[in-house]
Amino acid sequence: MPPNSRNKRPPGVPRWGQERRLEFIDFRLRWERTVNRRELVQHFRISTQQASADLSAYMEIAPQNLEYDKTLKTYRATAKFKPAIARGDAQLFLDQLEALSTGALTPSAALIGWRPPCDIVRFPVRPIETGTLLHILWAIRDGEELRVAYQSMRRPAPTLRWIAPHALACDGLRWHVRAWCHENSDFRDFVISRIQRVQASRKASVAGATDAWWHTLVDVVVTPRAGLTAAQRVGVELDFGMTAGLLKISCRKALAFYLLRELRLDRATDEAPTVQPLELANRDDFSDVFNVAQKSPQNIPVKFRNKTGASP
Amino acid sequence: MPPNSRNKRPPGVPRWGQERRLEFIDFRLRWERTVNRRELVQHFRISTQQASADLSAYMEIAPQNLEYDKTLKTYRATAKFKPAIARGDAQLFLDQLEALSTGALTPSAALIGWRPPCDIVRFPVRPIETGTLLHILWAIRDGEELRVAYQSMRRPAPTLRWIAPHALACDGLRWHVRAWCHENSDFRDFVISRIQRVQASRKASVAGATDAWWHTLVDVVVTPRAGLTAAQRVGVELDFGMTAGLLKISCRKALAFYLLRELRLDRATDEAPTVQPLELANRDDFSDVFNVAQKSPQNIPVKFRNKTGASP
DNA sequence: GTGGTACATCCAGAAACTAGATACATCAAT
DNA sequence: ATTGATGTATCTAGTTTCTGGATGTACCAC
Repeated sequence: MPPNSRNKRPPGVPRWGQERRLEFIDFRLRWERTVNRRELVQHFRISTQQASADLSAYMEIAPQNLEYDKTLKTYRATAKFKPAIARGDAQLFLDQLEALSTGALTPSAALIGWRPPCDIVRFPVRPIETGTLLHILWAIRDGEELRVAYQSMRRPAPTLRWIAPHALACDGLRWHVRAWCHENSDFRDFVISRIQRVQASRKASVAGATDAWWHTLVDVVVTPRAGLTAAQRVGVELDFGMTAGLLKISCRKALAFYLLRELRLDRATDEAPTVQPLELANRDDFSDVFNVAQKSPQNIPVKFRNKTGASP
Repeated sequence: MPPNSRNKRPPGVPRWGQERRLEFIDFRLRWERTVNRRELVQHFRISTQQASADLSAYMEIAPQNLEYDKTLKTYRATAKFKPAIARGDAQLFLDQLEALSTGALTPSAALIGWRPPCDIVRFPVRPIETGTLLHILWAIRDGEELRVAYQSMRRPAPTLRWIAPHALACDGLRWHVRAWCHENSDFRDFVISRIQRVQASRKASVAGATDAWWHTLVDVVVTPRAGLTAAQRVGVELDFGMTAGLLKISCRKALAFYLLRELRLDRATDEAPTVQPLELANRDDFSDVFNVAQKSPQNIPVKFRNKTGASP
């Protein structure tokens, strides 16, 4: 008869709600240099008393982080402010900013208060149907395969096929689902927004573990291109964080083509080195990748011309 | 002596914490079809009693949404589940997934429980210094200009200049700050990761409102390219959500070049229509955009050759 | 000065939450 | 078939958190 310890909550740790409020204070101090009691009251819909208490609690944790400015009637981060709840760098802030601009995140769920004028260039794509994504997720989780109507680029109307999804991937522009295709008897990527309907599902007959290209990692090695001035080389090396004039990016073989496309290394260029400053050092490692990309039904087929001119 | 009503919290609305927990239940039911009491206990560090109470509360709000499966020992979404707290579509889920993969979001802050195998191709860039971004944000908010050491692509070492930032922008690959440049006496974009240091600040002398290209909207009009088969045309039109064979994307003039670059319309192509299926219908509207992009110090200069062969 | 605002704090009471106990159903192992 | 483990619900008592109401202070604008 051990006392029923399953009902208890972990001791010592502050409550979840209070932790969120302290995090809020910390975040605002860091990014906006100020916090108000009023901001707490509005964001969390608590009373002013509670907000005062939270500010006191934060001051106990990190007394050197803030001071009350009686003139501005607000708390200000001091010069020696150090994030106390931490979590998050510039990228997190920008991600939240992006999510707020697109409406993916509501102001009540975000920590950002003041937002700078901001705009984001997005590749225009058909949006993904929520229902479609749900079916795909459940299929991956439960080991099912789906009968989908897929709008390929080759045909005017969608065609039906069975696919056995096992992973999601984003190529930088669109989200894909990696799946075994029963029509073609191979693993390939399907652009999720091109899936028009999910018609049926059944137990999957192919395991994702057998998708060799997905589980193989390859290195994409890029260097500054020949023909750049010394100064330009340095600029390129800094810009991409190269070491010794080389940048090695590890990448799933199944996704290598997308990475190369994003780097604009998917096709040979006849442009000046200043236009395309990068060069693929190990292009030979990717001949099969380019070959597959050419005939893949969901990619726009790519006519690849490499330096030696070998191309069908 | 009006009773002190400023201390009260808004009546009627549930507390913030409880709302978050109901949202959690709703989200999990929608995306994973199941919720456990245990998941609530672990995520919010509450007692099992409270978790039971929350599940009861959710059942009062949306009784037809869930039922307890005694065999699986879990709550399951019913067939007629309808999100009750709503907020969020497929894109939100994918955004959270991406944030989780990159570590921008911690599992304790996200609502996603089970994650599919997932990978994301990212353009390799130098990360942004948090301190740099902070200075830029504060400068925008407080109307200051900054003395920055900027690593341009043209020179091997960073150069100092005064800039007056007024907005942020993401071009799809990198984050920029839009600012008046005192060295060149014009508004232009600076890649934030290329800002090495912020040395000083002072009151800004140029207002962001005078940045004409930022505040001018232009339409980028794209069509399927000539040379595609009828079937391919349909595919392209569907893929980009075109209406009547046209897609009009409204865009700040200052960002138009990036959009065109993302669409790979920034340079004329000699490739087959299947490689680049899009065509810019109003290319003439962008001659000045391309001209500026050519000599902009922070972009890799672009040698633009348009259809009529006009190029310096 | 006077009034308004944003903060802090005290106290009593309400609401939320926890602790401990009991009960029930299911399943897996003995 | 019994037993134990697990996951759930619910009851009561007690604690913690939070609110409501009141009071006080500092600052600013008028």
